[in-house]
Amino acid sequence: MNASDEIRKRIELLREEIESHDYAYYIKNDPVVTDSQYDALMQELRDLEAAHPEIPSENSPTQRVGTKPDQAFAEVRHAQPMLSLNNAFDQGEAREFDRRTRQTLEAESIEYVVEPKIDGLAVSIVYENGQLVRGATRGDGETGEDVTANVRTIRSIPLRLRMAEVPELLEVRGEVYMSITGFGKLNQERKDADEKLYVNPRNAAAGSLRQLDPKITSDRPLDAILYSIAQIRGVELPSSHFDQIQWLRESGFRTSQEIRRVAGMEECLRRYDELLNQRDSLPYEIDGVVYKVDDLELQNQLGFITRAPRWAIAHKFPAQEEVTTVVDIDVQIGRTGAVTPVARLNPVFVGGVTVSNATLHNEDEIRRLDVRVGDTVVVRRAGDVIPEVVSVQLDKRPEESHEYEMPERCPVCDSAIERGEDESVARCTGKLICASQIKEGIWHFASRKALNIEGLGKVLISQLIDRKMIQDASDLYLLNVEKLADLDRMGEKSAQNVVDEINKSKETTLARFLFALGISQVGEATAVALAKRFGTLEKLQQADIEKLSEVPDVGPIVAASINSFFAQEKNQRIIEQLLERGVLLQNVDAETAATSEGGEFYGKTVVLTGTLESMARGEATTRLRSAGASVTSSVSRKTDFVVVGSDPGSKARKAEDLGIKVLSEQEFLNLLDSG
DNA sequence: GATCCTCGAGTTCT
DNA sequence: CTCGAGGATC
Repeated sequence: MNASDEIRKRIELLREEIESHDYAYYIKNDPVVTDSQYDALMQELRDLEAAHPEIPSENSPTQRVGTKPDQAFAEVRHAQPMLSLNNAFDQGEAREFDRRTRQTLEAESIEYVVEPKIDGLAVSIVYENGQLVRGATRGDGETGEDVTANVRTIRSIPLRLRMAEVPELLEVRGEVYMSITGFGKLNQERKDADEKLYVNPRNAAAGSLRQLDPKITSDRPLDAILYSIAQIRGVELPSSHFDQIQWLRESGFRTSQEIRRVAGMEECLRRYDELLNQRDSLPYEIDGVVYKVDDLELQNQLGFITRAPRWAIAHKFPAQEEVTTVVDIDVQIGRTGAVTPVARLNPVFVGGVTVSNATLHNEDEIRRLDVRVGDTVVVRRAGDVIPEVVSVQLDKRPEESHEYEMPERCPVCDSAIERGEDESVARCTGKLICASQIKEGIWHFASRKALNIEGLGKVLISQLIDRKMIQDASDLYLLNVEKLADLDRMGEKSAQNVVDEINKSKETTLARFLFALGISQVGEATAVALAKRFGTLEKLQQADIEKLSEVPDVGPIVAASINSFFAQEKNQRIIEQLLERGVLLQNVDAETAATSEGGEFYGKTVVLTGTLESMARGEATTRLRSAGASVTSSVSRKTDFVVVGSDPGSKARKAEDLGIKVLSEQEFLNLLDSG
């Protein structure tokens, strides 16, 4: 044996020893050597590798931090799509999932695997012949980003597989996350360095994994827990999910300590309660618990609905609630005069964002909660999005509080505020003079589904009204660059853009125009129906209540509202001016034109949910309508198709419950094209 | 008259 | 997305 062979052997020995120490330290949490002993081994290996560059060192423990990639992350197409999970928000929904599953499988009881749902980022890691070759983010599920260099820096992810039988190909999936203590330390460092703080561990983990420089990622306290095997070649795997996780653990991967195999849904729910109670003592954040059918053969039988497996469900923890105080209660006046009370809160961090406002909807809601200025309240984000006040902590109420009273006069225009007998909303009666109603009305006029004037936002409209540069929507068409450039935060360039956009909006459809006018009770759908029925503005204006009621979905109340709108002199004048100043209506809308019969969507009712990759929701709606479909917003028995994009809402499950045909984006596009 | 289905309107934060 | 309410249907 020559010297070089001896060095090779020594290097290999050192690598294996370091790998086994890494395993003991990062995965078992049971180090067998001291830090300084470990450092000594590492130093010796580094020295030897440096002295013998001819010996390949790829995937050596010294090579966790590679070099910076020259450019942003490349796209990676997943061999198997990375699915999302359907959610259950309460026990009833979880039991319903179990019932469906048992029904499909014709089984009395099902074995499930229960595991915590870590709030991190899903990743895919690929090993070829035992060597880590790629790490990728989930992305949209089909295509993710190549983050190999950064994944390599995570110490609990092995660079080489240490097992007796090495598979030719192995793709594992799991969650990359930042521990709560790691997150705390990182933010402390950032605070000391005067850098921007991360708002939560999830964002910190995402930010760290998407660093262009792996050196930075390497310093971040990232960790990973693996929870599934997506592909394997060359090794026979056990036939249950739980046993596969055991196999992963034995193969040197970090898996969840909390994972359990249980019999039946009631056991799942018991485990859910346990984890909910332990939630705050776990080292990482979890937002729920996942139930998976254990037997892989049964999983196969169950299959998938578009982007989610039918054999698993995420049972979410209740929305996080936080306590804060009510600084004030204001009211907002909407375009219809609706008076909406809003609680101004001491900013509070809840469910991942800082919340400082929460709507109180209406007077009844305030009475129900009995919210008062100065109160201590519990706040949460309903459906994880819109903040709401859940309850008031009466024991913390200051002594001198008094019940909230709705203002009797509009804070903007001082007109009386009135509330109809059986109505839940109160309204400002200053329809013609209220600056807030006028501003909101113009904003509606310019909004995307109306005349779509980009760049004409609330701030700009507010200035235009306050400076009396415009009185109503028709005056927009008298604006020019010189006038606009005078305003705050407006240069010549942006002024020109706004003018261009305003000019562009002149050419529009009758349906959009009707919607833009803001006739009470006439929204997008009714506007389309009216345009279709009457064809021209003149005919619509001349129609009496009886004629109007012939339109589908228009009854006496809506008809009266339309009739009275056109009867008002002010509205007549605005319409006249709009037309004089260049607004041009295509009388037969592309959106409403009847189309070739016989396409797949002709005469069908379609609902869209989630985000489509290939087109905006509005475009999908237009294309469906021109294919003769009616596009609605809620799923019912009358719905024919539900098109499911990524991150779908509750509609996807409702469709499944009602047994309605669900289309993936691809299926949807195919059907559109074939029509 | 009850029930189901849709539409309209309003809302938060990044 | 959710609530409330108007319209359609039985």
